[in-house]
Amino acid sequence: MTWVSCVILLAMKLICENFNLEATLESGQVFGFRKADRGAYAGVLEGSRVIVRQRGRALYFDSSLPFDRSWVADYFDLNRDLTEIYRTIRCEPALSIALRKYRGLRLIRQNAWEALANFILSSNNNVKRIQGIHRNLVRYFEPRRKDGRRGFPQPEEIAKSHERILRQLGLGYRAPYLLQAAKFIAANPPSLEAIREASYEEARQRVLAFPGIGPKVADCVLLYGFHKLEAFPVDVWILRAMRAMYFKKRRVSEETVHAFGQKRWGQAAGYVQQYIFHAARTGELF
DNA sequence: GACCAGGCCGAGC
DNA sequence: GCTCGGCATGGT
Repeated sequence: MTWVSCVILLAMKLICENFNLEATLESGQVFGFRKADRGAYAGVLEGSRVIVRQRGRALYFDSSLPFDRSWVADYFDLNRDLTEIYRTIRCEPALSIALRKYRGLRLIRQNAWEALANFILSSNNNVKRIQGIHRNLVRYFEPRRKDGRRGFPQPEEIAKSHERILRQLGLGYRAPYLLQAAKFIAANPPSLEAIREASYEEARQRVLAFPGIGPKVADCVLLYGFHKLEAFPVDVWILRAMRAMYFKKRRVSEETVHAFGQKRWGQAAGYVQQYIFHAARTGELF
């Protein structure tokens, strides 16, 4: 690692409508960004250090390696017209608070492997700890690279590691799950593209085949890693919120809520879920 | 010092 | 098919 590789060299400015960087990065969909000075966020994308900040309609994207403007816009899903999704949410009185508060929250198109790995780590865990484990993985594997690449370890790197190491990095009982997923993908690189090209249902079956991935994590992987917007992850927050809003606080299963969300919101389900989740977790709904 | 967290797995009915 | 205990660990 050279000193120069740590320095941000390239600056980009994008003008974007209807975008809320803070809500997007702090809504629990991505774990690799940390808050920096003056409302900026620092992270690593495609092996490059990046610093992102928003001033009104302007999105400033600084990086150590060059990026296409279209890649950045695509990453933040800036080309999507949110009008239709907002119309869907606006019909729901219970969700109007979330929409008003977090207008401009968008679903990021994350690296598929990183999303899969991070959501294996997420089970029975909290956002702060997931961020901590993510950071531990980066700090452990980064210095062991010869190419100076930054960021989250590739499947091959973890595959060559050991469960004992992963446990030391704080993964706990999730260590063997991540190790097995890494080994499988390292040995079958096209498997991720096969998931991307498959329908939601088929992709879900493929993701569910990984150890440590159940229905909830599978939906997170499909939504955040493969941008399949009909996915509707049901975690404890979504379950509580949906019970209160649509089931008169009755006891209902995750499966029932999952089917309800997908039927009610269709291709907008993933987006609606993100607004509910963020609002519920920040105490805006109740 | 409980309780909780973007749950999943395997055992026992 | 369903229920339930166990699983690591740090934050609150």
